Amino acid sequence: MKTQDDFFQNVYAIVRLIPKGRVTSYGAIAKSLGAIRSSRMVGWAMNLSHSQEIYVPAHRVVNRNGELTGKLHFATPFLMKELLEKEGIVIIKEKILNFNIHFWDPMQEL
DNA sequence: TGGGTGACCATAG
DNA sequence: ACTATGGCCACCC
Repeated sequence: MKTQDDFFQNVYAIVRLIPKGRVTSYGAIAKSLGAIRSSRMVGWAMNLSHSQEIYVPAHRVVNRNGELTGKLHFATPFLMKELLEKEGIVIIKEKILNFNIHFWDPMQEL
C-alpha cells in the first residue's frame, strides 16, 4: 500500500536529519509522524533500513531509555556502539551517558 | 481466522 | 533493578 511505504520513507527522512553526535528514540519519531503508527513500526522500518538506496544512520536511533536495543541487527554486535562512540557519545553498559543532553527531538526541529 | 513474535512505550508493583 | 500487563500493528505461519 501507499500509506505504509510513505510511513517508512518518512521515518528514514527523519533519521537522516539527526545530526552527528545526537540521538533520538523510536517513540519520538512515531510521535512526530502524527502518532498514527506505533513505535513498533519504527523499529520494523529500521529492520529494513539496511537495504535502502540512501544511507540511513540507524545507529542514532535507540529506545526511550537510551539503550542500544537494536545492536544485534547490525552487521556485528559492536558496530552500533562503535559508530556512536566515533561521534563522541559515551556508552556504559549498553546505555548512553547523558542521554537527555544528546537527545534530538524531531518535533522541535520541524 | 488466529496465534506468536518483535530494533517499542507506559504504568504498576 | 526486575517482572507483569496492556496497547500497539506488520509480518509470518
